[in-house]
Amino acid sequence: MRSIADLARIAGVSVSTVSRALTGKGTLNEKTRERVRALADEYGFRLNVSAQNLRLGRTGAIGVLLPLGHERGQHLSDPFFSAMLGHLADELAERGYDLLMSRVLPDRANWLDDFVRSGRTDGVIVIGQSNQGAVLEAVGKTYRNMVVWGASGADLPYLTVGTDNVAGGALAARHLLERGRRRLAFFGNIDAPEFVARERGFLEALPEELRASTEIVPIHLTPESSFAAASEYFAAGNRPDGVFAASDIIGMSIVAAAAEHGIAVPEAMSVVGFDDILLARIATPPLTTVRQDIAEGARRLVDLVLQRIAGEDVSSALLDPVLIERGSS
Amino acid sequence: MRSIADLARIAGVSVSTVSRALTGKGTLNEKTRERVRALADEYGFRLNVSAQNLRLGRTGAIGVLLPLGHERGQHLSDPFFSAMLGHLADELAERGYDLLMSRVLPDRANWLDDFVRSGRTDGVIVIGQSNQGAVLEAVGKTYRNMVVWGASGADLPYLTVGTDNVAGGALAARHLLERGRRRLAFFGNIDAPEFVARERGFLEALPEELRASTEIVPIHLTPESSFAAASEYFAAGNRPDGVFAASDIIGMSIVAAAAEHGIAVPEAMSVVGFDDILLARIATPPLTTVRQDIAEGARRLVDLVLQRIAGEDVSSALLDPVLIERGSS
DNA sequence: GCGCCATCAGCAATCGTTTGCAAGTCAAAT
DNA sequence: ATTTGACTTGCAAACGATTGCTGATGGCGC
Repeated sequence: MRSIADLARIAGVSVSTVSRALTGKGTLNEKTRERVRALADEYGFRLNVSAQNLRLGRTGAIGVLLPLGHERGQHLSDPFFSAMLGHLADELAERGYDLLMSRVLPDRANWLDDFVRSGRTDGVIVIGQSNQGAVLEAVGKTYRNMVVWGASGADLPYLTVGTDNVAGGALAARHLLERGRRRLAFFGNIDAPEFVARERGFLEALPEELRASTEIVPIHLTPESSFAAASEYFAAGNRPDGVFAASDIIGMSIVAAAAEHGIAVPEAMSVVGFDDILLARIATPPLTTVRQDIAEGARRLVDLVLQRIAGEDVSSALLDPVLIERGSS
Repeated sequence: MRSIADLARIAGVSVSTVSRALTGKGTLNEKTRERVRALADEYGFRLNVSAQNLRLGRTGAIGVLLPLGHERGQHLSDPFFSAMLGHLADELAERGYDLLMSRVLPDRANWLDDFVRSGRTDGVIVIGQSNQGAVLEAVGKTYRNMVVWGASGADLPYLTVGTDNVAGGALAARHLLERGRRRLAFFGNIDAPEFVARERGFLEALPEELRASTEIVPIHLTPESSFAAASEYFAAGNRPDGVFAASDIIGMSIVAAAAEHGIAVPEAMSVVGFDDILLARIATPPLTTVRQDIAEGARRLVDLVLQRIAGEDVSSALLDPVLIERGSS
């Protein structure tokens, strides 16, 4: 009982009839349809997806790519990514698509091109621009079914979905100012466009004199390296009273490093993160942060890529961030 | 330039020749092979994976299933899962397999059977038994290419890979005893076999009189709910001086809840977690925990499922846990 | 009783590969 | 000159589904 032909033999009908019965396409006598379906159930028969896809010229799967531009092997450690992944899985499943996941170490310049041209998926969702802007642009010019989570650009040749990072940075800035903080610092990765936009929004929202005095501390995205960087920063005697971290993980690392240097949070220093991962709530102290609506983001990503596949034309989406005040500021 | 036939025409050879040139299988004049390959590169031609898979009777993909037995929609929030996922992705990619990810809400009893029989993947890795023991057993009896991350059972009809949870629990117990702790408590989910085993190992390693006095606090796996449970527990006036948490996330929640109730960690209470997720290191205080070797686990999972697919016979694997001492105890 | 039309189901081509078999070529051995 | 064998390559049949076209069947009206 491997193929449609076997079932056809058992049912005493032709393969076309079985196909029509099972897919519901075409016209068929309701009685025959029922009979074939019952038989299929009885024998536990399922259509072969590969064959179906071959015939239909599609794959029924969407690729989700996580470029690990900066941190070899550890990007997924940020719960932001897994939350996004989870929502994408749900969203795609709901629409009948499989999710093909691939972590890529973009050491070869054509990692994306290779993936796209392998034809394993009908479309691609890239989570994060990382430092792969050039690659994305190159592929985006010729390949249409791609949507990227990250910063939207003036006229990027590919679709993006992302939080308004500039606005998010501004939220953080205004919050720290309201708290009376004046010795400010920004901790973040400076390769990735998302983070650059957060930094820009933060700086732009500050009065001019503070803008100049605000320190920018470059950081990598793994917990260890951001902890190390923060620790070093404090060890060098720096004592900001307000810190904006480009992600919650960075924010939590800063809090931990501050504790080691006897800096009380929030009394002596306010920390604001970005993302609002679930753990932000159970951090000690709970982390004030700029929330991204990941569920909505996932929904939009899937919407856009499927619409592109369907040939509709669509445009990039920008989501509004919200400031969540908690104990760390 | 869609198919092998087009390329064959351009190269002036037959389709079989192109196939042999590109796949490297069969015997072919080295010069022709080179020529065809060069042409393929020039035109950016790639074999169609669906067709290839159909012909070869495989899919080239392994399904990774995350059953969300207890906590609808939030299981992936535990960084343990994403770390595992990341390692699986790497391991599978290295061996030329795609990773088809699926989060399942096991509300229908036949979620696993359906997936397996859809034929979308050559094998299945299930991460965590959750409360789906019965379903796993049922499918394991007839479907061979399945490996489950979790607790190994006496004679389960399916392969498992997992940490020796009983030993892990014992490590935690001995550590707390060494620290002089005597008023003990265990926080953990009691549905999932992994957690039950941790609890059992913990209790068995205690002297009899403590075993009876140790409290078992049932908990769910999301950060919020474990925080709430811990908070409630402390609010009721309970003041253990040593706590073993069934996961790092639970451990961190306990620390956070303790802080709210003015319980100093580690001075007044030691907390030991389980997993050693990356964040354990940057928690405040850094979390003492029982480390699971996730990378090794992923490697074994992939090994086993591929060996099963190849028809070899193999047996379940048990990994050794290690206690990592940090600031919380 | 005949023709017409609607409905239903089968035939066979097709999607893009792989691969057993056989045919062709060419050089060496007889 | 013929046989032998090694090497290369092509032919065509799969893999398991979908679907346009066509033919069969039966009901109905005249």
